[in-house]
Amino acid sequence: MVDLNTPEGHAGAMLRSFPAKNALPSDDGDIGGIDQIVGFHIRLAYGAVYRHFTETFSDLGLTQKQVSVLWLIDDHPGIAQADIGRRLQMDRATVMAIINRLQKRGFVVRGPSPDDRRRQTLKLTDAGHDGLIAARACILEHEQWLKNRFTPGETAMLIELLRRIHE
Amino acid sequence: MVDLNTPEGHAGAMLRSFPAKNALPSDDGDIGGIDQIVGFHIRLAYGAVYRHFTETFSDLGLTQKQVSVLWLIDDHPGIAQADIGRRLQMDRATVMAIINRLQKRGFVVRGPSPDDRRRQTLKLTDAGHDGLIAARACILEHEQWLKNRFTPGETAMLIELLRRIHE
DNA sequence: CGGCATTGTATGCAAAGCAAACATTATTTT
DNA sequence: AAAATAATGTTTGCTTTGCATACAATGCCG
Repeated sequence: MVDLNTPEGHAGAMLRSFPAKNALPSDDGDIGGIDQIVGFHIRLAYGAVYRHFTETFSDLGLTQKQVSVLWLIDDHPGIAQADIGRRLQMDRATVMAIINRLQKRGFVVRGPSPDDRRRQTLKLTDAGHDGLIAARACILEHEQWLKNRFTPGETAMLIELLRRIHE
Repeated sequence: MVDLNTPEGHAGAMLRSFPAKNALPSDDGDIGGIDQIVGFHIRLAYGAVYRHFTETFSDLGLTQKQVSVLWLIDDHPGIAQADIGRRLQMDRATVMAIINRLQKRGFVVRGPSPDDRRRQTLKLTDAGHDGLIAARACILEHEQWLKNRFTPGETAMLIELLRRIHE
């Protein structure tokens, strides 16, 4: 699903829109080559996405990670925490914290695993299912906001390039 | 600029390499359309970049934000916190926290502003300058790790697409 | 002058990430 | 079979970030 993380910050839009009076000493129009740095743009883009996500989901009170995890559990009932960590690239302790929050809200339940007593099976409750359904609508809206700036071809290209980074 | 976080594991590679015994109930090979979602890939990519950054910078003990801010102050000595917030898209309170940490480490100093008594001018100390120099080397290495997977044309394309998201 | 915006500041809280340590259970090696 | 490893969940603690809120001082504008 989607993601979520919390993050950080952004920089983009006002990079060169300074009022004259606040002009900086060495405001030569470039930020020291900072905008040739891919990592810089990834972070800003991530931050922008993060913020919009948070806004879109402020009513539901769900974070990116939480929605991601709900989605994953819905797709794979009985999945274990360790699997979630692997799929979403999160630490075991981090997954714990997220599951705990979701459990506290009554969205997921933990149960025993039939074949491996180390594992816990995770399932959505009815409330969790309802939450996810509501979340999916928000995700579509959020995704639309994001995709609006690209042609279908560009979207495919972007996904392909990003995939090379995380795969 | 750059980023950091620390890492974890990666998930990408093992998305479909589950041992038979741990096969998930509905492991149909796709993650519920999740990988058609741009936001999902941005977050995973961000996480991967963040982790690599943190690794690369573990010796220096600097975070993405901290390096970004150092860089910005070095480029614009006398810049104010509010300006940093605007450029890097961070809340004033968040900038405060970052500057406080940098100041505590003796990397930056606050001073009065000649023309606006509400503002504080920020400057790097010698230690801060040295830290930034060391950081720049790490950034190059980190950036190289990132760019290795792309041709120059792809890199330019990626930056262009990402820019549309945060600008 | 009076209202409004800007700036820095302080507090407090939530989410996430990580590390380190444990206990239990599985798996592999010897 | 016994011993060493690995996997899993769990807890605790600490850090960084993000944001809301509130306040005081200062600047700007009508």
